[in-house]
Amino acid sequence: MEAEKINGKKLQGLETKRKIIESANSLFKEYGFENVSVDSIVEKAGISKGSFYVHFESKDDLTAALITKYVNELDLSYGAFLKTFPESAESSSILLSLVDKIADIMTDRIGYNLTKIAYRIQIDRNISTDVLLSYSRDIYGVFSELIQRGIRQGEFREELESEATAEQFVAVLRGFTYEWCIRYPDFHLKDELLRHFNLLLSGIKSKIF
Amino acid sequence: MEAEKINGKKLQGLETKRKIIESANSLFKEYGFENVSVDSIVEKAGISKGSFYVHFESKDDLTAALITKYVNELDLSYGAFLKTFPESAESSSILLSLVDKIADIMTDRIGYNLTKIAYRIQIDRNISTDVLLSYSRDIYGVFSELIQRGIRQGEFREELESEATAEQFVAVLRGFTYEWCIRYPDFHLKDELLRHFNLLLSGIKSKIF
Amino acid sequence: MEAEKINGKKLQGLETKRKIIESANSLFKEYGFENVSVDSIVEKAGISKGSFYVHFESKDDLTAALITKYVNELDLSYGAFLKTFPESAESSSILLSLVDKIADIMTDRIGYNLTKIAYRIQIDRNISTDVLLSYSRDIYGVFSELIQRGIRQGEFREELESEATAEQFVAVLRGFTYEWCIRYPDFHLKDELLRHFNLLLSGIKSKIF
Amino acid sequence: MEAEKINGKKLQGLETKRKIIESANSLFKEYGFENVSVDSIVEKAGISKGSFYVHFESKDDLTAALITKYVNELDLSYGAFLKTFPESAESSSILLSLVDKIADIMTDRIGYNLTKIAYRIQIDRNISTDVLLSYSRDIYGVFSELIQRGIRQGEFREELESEATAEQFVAVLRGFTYEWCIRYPDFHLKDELLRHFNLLLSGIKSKIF
DNA sequence: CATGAATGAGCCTTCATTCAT
DNA sequence: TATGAATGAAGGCTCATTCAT
Repeated sequence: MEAEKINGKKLQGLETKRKIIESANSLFKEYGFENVSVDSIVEKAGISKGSFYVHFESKDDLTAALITKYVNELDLSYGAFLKTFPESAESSSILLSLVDKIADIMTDRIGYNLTKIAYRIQIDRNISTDVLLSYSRDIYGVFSELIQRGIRQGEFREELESEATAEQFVAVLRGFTYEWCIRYPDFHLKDELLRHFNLLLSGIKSKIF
Repeated sequence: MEAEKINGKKLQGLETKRKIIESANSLFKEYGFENVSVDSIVEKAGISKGSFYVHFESKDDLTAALITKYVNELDLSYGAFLKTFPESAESSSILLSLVDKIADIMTDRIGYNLTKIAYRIQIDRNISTDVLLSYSRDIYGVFSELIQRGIRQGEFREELESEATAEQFVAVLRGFTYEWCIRYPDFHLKDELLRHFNLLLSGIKSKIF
Repeated sequence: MEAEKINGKKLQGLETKRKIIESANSLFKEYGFENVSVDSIVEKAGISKGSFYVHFESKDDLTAALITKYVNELDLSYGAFLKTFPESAESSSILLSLVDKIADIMTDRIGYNLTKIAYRIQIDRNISTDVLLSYSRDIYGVFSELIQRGIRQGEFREELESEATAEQFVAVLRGFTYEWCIRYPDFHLKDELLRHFNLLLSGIKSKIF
Repeated sequence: MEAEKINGKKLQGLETKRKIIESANSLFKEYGFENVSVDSIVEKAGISKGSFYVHFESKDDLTAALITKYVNELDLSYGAFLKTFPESAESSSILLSLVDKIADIMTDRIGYNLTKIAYRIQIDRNISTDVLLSYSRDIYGVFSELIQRGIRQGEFREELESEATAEQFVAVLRGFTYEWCIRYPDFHLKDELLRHFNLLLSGIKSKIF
């Protein structure tokens, strides 16, 4: 009986909410963030304006929801990815594989438009950007772990501070992604990232290795 | 006498235009780009709305003019800077000095707000961004020259492609500046830049040096 | 068993209605009449919007109910109050005591906010104001009785029309209360009322008394 | 030439502003304050919505303008009125004439609807009510002067505090006007006012006079 | 009786742009 | 050149009410 309740009316509500998010998402991608009005969203979703405000307190509220959605798309369980490598694998090549994979995800799965939106939101700062910034935490962790592993295996220099270096890697990742956004389509994200990380690897590798 | 008349009128016109640009500039810096209306600009400039449209075809027209202005402020004649170093100076230390100086200019002379605006415009792309992108050309040149010099002096690895590496350096510069914008004030631009370029130098230095 | 059922349902219904009234009452007091929405009422009451319309035909319907409630709070059984005085007491001092008491009730028990609401409703006239106006009937009666008594005892002038004079007293009472509302907190209701009624008493007292 | 400027465009602007005020005024009178939208005002005025905001910063701004207008209508140069009486005239009869005249102005020139609006605004208190409250200052002064005159002439009791008494008179005036508003049309403002002031006069007259 | 999603007219306000003077 | 009144589409948001479940 309770299940019925949930399935009945609530399902319709969720469906409406889904329609709103989907419409907004597609409009944002096409026209950019502030060129999309609530009116256009509800029109595309085929619902009434009042209905919009049943599901979202404000336009900003919807925006926040979308950011979360985007972030979740960025969440890629890097940890799991790491485990696919044998213990014997060189840390440097794992790192390059990781960068390679991230570039693929950015360009193919997430795409230029979505990324651009995310980066614009970040620099706008009107909206709670915590959720967005925090998404990097996973990557921080993975990089940090990777660097420690390299040091352990003697591949990377001993005096390296894994935390600080990981932070730099993330900054580079983000910086090149920004570069990709503003020079699209004249900037090949994966190529440039790999080239740069190769350079960085030269810098952190122990001389004797 | 006619010439004088014309000059008089022209002067007044230029003065009005100057007032518009100045007002818009200060309002943009304070409130961000889309929070500034034509109304507020003309009010601050002390002119009429009609007058605005005498000097600028549209608000976008003004915006483009301002971007050009901003870009000019970013023009820093790096070439001259390089010449202040003796021929014997190590390329790596010149490079670090350069990065140091750029960081100073960004944080002190240009400032967070203006930088943020510039970076937002770039990612927005509504406006011709060519002018903005081109500003990097100078820096490309300087970096490229520096790298060649380092190779010549045997400090940097021989097989380094100066052009491509210079491009990476600029991307890093821009990337970290973006990071500064979105993590302000919790990100110390100069420290992070210097740390990263030290790492990069480790990567490009010839082993025997 | 059926009776029990009915009572159960009815009880629940009454409870819901009570919650609505209570929430509305407290919100009206805090925010003023038209700044309270049905939404806020049902939220505070912890019920659904649909439930609201089960118990009240409209928002106006609820408002009318609340006015009745307010009026009932204003009902003060003045008659009983009068009986506390001995037959020998001067009518003028009873009248001043009564005014004193009414002022106390207004300022302490009913309070500024509620009074303001009541007076606003009266002037709005959107809602049946009969019920509100009728509340004065008690006071009319008491004043009228008091004046007749004063005439009987020779304290007040013989030619006084008790009905008309009582009406004036009520008008004064209401007028000063209005003054209190609009000049709050810079108007001391009791002081001003007593001062004025002293003046009035000078006017109605028989010269020989 | 300057005159031409003023006459040309500015005149049109003033005309538009006048139309707005007139429309708003008539709508407010007919439907009450918050039942009138900007839309309805501009429709009635036959202008565009944008034009409304050229002349008024907000709906509240218009409201304030209207209140000022109302207040000005209430301003009656009572001082001049007083001077029409010969020095020998009894203060009490001047006072009654004044009350008589005020009642006439209220009922005939200002009217029930406008008065109701003014009194509603006062109790609402959302809008700067200073201007409204201050209108009474003139009347205070006139009453106060009249009372002093009566004392001087020996008609009123010597110990009377003219200031405080004048304040009471104004409160009575306002109180009875409020009563008129809420009991309209069953309350005859002039009759009741005169009756009450006669009573008050009995109270303040010196016994020996 | 209770629920809460859906409605849609209505609200106030902003703003880039035009145009007669 | 300069003015500023006029425009009207668009914006985000509120809210009393309905109705299927």
